[in-house]
Amino acid sequence: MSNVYDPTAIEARWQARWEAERTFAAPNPDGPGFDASRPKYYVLDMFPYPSGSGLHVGHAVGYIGTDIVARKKRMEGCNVLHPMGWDAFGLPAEQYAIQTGVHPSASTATNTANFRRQLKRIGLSYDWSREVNTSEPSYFRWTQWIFKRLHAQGLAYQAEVPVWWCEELKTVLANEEVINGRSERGNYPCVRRPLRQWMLKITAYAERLLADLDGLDWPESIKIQQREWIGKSEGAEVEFAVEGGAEKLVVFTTRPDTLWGATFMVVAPEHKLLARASASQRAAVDAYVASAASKSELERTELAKDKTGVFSGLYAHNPAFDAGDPRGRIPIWVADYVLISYGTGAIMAVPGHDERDCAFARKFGLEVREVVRPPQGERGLSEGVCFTGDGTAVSSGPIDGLATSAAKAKAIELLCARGVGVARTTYKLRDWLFSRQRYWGEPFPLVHLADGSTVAVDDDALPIELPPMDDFKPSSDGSAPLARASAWLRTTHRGASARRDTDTMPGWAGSCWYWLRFMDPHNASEPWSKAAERYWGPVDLYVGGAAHAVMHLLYARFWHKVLFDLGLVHTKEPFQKLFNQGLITAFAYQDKSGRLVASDEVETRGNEFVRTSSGEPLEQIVTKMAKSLKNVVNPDDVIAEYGADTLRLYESFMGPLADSKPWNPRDITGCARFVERAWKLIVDPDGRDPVRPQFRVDQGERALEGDTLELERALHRAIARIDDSFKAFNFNTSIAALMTFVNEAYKRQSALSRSQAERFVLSLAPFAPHLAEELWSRLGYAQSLAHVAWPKVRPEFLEDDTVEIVVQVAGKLRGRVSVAKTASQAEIEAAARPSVASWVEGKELAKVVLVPGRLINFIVK
RNA sequence: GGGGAAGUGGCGGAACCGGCAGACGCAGCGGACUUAAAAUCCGCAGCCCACAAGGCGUGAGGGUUCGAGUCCCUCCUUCCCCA
Repeated sequence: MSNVYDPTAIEARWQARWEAERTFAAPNPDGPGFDASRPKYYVLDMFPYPSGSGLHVGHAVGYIGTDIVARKKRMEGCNVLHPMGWDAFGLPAEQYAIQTGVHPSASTATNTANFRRQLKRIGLSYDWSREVNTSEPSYFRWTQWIFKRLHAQGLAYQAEVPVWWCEELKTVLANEEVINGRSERGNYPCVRRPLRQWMLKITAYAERLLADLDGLDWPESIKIQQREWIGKSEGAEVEFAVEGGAEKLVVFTTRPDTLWGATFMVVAPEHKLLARASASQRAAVDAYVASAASKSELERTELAKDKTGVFSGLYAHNPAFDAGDPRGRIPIWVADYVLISYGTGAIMAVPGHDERDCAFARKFGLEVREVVRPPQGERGLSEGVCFTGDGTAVSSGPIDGLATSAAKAKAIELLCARGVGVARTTYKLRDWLFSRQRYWGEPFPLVHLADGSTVAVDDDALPIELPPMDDFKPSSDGSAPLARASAWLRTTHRGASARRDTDTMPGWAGSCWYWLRFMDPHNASEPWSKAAERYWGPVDLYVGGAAHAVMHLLYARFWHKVLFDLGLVHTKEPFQKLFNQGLITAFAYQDKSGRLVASDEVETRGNEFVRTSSGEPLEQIVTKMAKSLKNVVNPDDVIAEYGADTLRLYESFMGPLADSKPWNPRDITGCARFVERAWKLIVDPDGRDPVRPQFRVDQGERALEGDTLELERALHRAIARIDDSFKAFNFNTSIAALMTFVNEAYKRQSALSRSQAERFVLSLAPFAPHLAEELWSRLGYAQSLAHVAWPKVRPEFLEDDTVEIVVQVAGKLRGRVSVAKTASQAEIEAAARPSVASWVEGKELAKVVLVPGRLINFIVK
């Protein structure tokens, strides 16, 4: 047996053993080996989209974090569910197929194999028997099955919604494929055009999605973002009669108290009322509508931008005034700062008390009326300032003199009484556009019948698989590629001929329930068993990037709540605790023109960075790791050079898991040295025994005194710091504590006992598992340490007999004294005085502040 | 435009409830070992000042306090996300 530390051999050996012995397999309640006496712990990573470029060290940092948690929880006696899988449907694979001809299922298989290999090399303790892949029929069968339930609940419907259409490319484009109204590919003009799409009625769950956030152990920042996104606002819906027609213009306002100040109305360019625009304004309105169609919502709502708009020639009547009162006759304009998709697509404009209305009124010379007087000391309309806060109602007839909140209530009351308004709560959240005219996604489990109806297929017809195709391009008429799979398209439903729906679900679909499938991944008769869900749910810890703060987490919560209502899950929320890992950034290099230079073409000369080939000076910048920035670090390379344990330690040692932090290859050596030192603490590299003689079993334990007692204290301090680091996931302090212990142990090598060596190895295990397993086995244990009890901290070893007290005079550090832990204030004062005599001399002592165990402060005048 | 996070040595970071700022590591310097170098081991190390004494120090400015990296106000900068 060689006693030289050889990470390549050690890591391969332990990874093979873990796999062969199914060390991390988590039995379900009905499975063999299940121990009901242990508490459960479900720790989940946001599963990756298996991209062609593979995993980089930035992805790995979160996985290493959850692995550390999973491993410690196992040692603490929990049944740990720690699975991994693939979010494998999506646009990139399809785009790649269009470019290269490689079928998405083929590239997905290649990519997942590569990801799996990379993750295994890092030594992550996943239960690989639970691996799932959202693009496999055995998985998406159940995605379709759940969609059927949503459909049956009336939560899925079809609607005409505006989507980006590129005439040049003859295709529908996703939001992210359109930049400034032009296609990302080819830079062709795009317009928003209504197309029939599947929608999910997430708005029906808005209130619960908002309210249930309160009970979750999530970062406050994420909760804020979700609340913001849901955007609850309370106000009133008000009807305005339109002159010369029977239909009403309905608007929503959060400020019904300002109704008396509504001097005009604005409708969105898509509003159907515009069909009635007056003959004289017809041409202007049509031209305006056409130009608005090419703008994104961002451009349209940009506050800084100049407001644009056109008068429609129509007038409405403000219901605050009696019929015939000239103050109630107000013009209707069309402007693109009003969005058809938000609210009713029309607003009452109160230029005195709304910034955007004010800007619009000033530009087009419309009337501005003050109806809210600001509180004392604040500037209002009379000072030329648009006041949008709360104040007192004025020039508003029946609500004059009321404070804003009372004025709102009274205004709603009046509107209700007259039958022209009603109290109303609205949400910014909109229904979820759930269909794509693309190939690589879940087909809808729906068929269209000859009578024009659309029905769900029977459960036993699931899964609806994708037809094999070679050409995935969207069709020139905007229809999906599946519409060309004519054989696939024609089917029967309960004997009648039927036509399949040709849309596919969006990339988010598969990730809306995967944590449930992990609980029971091979169930062929249901998506998961009740027993499995009741045992494992909810996820105890969910870790992923803050990038998914809103979309994924909101969609996933929505599906979970629907499943809860159907009695399919027993918790209202899927993820009890959420944690966001920070971004790993990296150095990138730019030449004078700002062009990026790949890191491997750069060398360091003193403090300068130059291009190796030309010697041209370069600037070092720090940015996120991305292929396009040529600064991606592949974990395979780090493992090849240092081993997986060093990689894991460095990723953890860089800083708190939540922080964004720069990858610096120079720093890795510190962790590599630590691993080597830890090894040599237990193993004599020049010897022949598996461990140093002092750790042999027959050597017996030594008494806890002298250096051995000091080491005992050092060990307890280290383990206490490690335990503490799991609260905030700042494992950097764990590693520092382990390093400190090793440094202490080197100074007192001969005093280190076998028991201490064992506990050190166990405390190292979550962070550097291969090294720990190897040392554990050398210490004579045949079994893996994965389920061995985590060492306990005993408080009596955390304190010394004496404490060092800092002595301050007037808050400034002037000395320090060592006193017994049990010393009284008088004793400490007496001990401290001599060390600061010269500072206190001749001055009047005003006060003495004592912080027990820490400091004493003499306040002098 | 909206939202979020963060500013501490040359670098990554530490500092629990307001109590020794800079743990641990990198880079640096010195020593031991070595024919020599590397590796390893042991030390030193915030800045100013010739040293000491002392002073100054947590993005900037102000406040609260015996005492502020930490709490409160104003401002600046950087990063991330959404539309």
